[in-house]
Amino acid sequence: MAQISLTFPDGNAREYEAGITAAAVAESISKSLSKKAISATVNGEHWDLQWPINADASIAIHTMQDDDQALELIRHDLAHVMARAVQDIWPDVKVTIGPVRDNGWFYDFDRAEPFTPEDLGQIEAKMKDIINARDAVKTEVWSREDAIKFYQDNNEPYKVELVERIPAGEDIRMYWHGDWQDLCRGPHLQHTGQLPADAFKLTHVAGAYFLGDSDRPMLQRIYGVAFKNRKDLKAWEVMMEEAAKRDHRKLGREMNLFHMQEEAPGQVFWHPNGWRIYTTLQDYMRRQQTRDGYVEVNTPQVVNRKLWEDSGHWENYQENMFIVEVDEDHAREKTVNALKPMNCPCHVQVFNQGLKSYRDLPLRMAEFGSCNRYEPSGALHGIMRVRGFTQDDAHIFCTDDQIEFETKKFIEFLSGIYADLGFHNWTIKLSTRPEKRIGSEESWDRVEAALGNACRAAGHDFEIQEGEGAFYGPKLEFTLTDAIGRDWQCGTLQVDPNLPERLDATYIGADGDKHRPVMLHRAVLGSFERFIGILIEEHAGKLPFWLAPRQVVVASIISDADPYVHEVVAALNAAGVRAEADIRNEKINYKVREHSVAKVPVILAIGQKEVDERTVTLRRLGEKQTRVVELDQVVTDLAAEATAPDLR
RNA sequence: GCCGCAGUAGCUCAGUGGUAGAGCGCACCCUUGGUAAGGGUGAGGUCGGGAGUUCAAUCCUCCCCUGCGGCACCA
Repeated sequence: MAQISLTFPDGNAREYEAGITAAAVAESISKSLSKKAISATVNGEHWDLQWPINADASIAIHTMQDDDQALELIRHDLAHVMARAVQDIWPDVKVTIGPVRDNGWFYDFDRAEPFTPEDLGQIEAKMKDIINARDAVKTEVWSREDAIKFYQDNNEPYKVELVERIPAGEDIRMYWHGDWQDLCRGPHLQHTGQLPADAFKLTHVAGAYFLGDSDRPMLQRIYGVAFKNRKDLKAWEVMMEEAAKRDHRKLGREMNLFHMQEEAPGQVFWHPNGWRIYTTLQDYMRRQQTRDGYVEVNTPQVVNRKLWEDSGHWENYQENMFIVEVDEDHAREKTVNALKPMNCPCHVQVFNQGLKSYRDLPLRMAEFGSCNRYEPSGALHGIMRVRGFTQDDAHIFCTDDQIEFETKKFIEFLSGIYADLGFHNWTIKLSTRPEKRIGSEESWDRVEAALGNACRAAGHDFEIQEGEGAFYGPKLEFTLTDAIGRDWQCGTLQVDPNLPERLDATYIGADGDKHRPVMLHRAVLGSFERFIGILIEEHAGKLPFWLAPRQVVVASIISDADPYVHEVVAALNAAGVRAEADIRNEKINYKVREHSVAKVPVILAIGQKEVDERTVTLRRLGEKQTRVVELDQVVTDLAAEATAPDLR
């Protein structure tokens, strides 16, 4: 037998016989390590303890101390244990795939009857039995023919298809957890007893298409979460409760911001409180745009299909547009219009009015563009995914040579806005040429380089998403991370030479000839509706003072204080602070609780003492302590705080 | 759009084959109280919409709408 040399993390190397398993290596080090071992890393690859090592390599043996590997294995093995439990209980159920995902895993099953919540409890109990049985995990590499035959014989048609899809040259690995068999890449634990029986939970059942293909029948997906120990599972549960508390649909109702109703699905009825957030944000964005050299326009909602045919949207998105047919007098056919699903074709119409010179470029044309899209019913979600929304949209008409500078300028613009709005943690992704595309390789090379250079020049790293660009040009996506770690793609910049071509936009160059401009579609917030949803969830409803719809409540303690309460409110209002009086016949405890629940950032309490001394007692949301402040002082301070960040 | 679940007072929810209940909120009265719910009285419902079964439907069946959790989609 040939000898191989394995190098350990501490730099020491030892000789072994070729073909030794990682488990045997662990055993050679110590009995206790061999018991505790869960997997290995061999030449950077996560390695099953049962797999042989045939050549010189670096090796590290993992135990449950190694979080990354431990969580991966726990979740992955639990996916198999769950599938086994399901087939133990219902032998007719067909298994498909079950990958690790997020904080757990899912597994898709084909079963005629739906799984119920009671079923989940039963499956969990069975899983615990399997864990307690400490069943050994075994693996073998099989030939494609044997694997296909095996699954055909066992009436597992999905597995047959999965085996057929494994690329040539890749091992086809069969795994057993006890007697139960599954196709799997591995690696896995040594035995089911290494799984934590008290740190996992089946969370919910949902439909899912096999391999994500909506043309195929729907399977039933069971989701689970798992951690190393019970404490981490509890922490996850607390985190889920926290996320539920931040839900913008719940807070929107509690703070009286907006509502939705079935006569207008996917559209928002903004209440005074919510609309105050909206207009405050829009006013801020308008000031920013104006400062950054944009001109603002406004374009029609109902536009004849001809324009959408010319732009190409009719062909691709007809199904997703609201169609408005009008029966004009004596017309043989109805006139067919569509509510605009986007603003760009209309912006080109504005651009096309009058001759444009190269001296007009770059032309930055902005619109708070109200759009309507007939989104699939299942896609709707609160105010985050709606059918009627307003984009902070703009199109920059420019020459090829101006793309890089305009992109850099835009990134700096966006960066300042995100900072003002309290988002400091965001990333850029650059999506490059897809397989199906138009335009020359040279022009793709040039534009992709321009976007990359612009990011660097603006001082930002970016990640490349290979092949994810539009068919006509590359794009940048700006994704921000919120207070509880969720990512939201908001900003975008998309290079588009196609639409100016289709809609025949031209400018006269320095050479006196007509030229084609390029359009940069760009947005910072995305849509006001969605962004406000994100803001609500980011702050758990406790919006920064300048954005808070209700900023101050001045609450009386005794009714003799009422005149002074009104005076305080008037002084604050005059200084640009949104303040209101609460002189109801209620105790101060009651008022404090009510306004705290409603997330009013500042409560000013007024009793006899304040009236006599011309002060207020100020209490901030979430703080227990109060402090007494002179009236003039509180007006000055709160007025400063109420000023938008760009005006301070 | 697909799979599953749900829809009862403004909100959160209980309930029944014989046309409904709680808490909070709301209105009125008492209370003038010093920082997260003072007390009393009262109003408020086509039980999501339509059809069917039944002597009788909020309850059972079917269809539709809307919402929720995913999947698919997101110009």
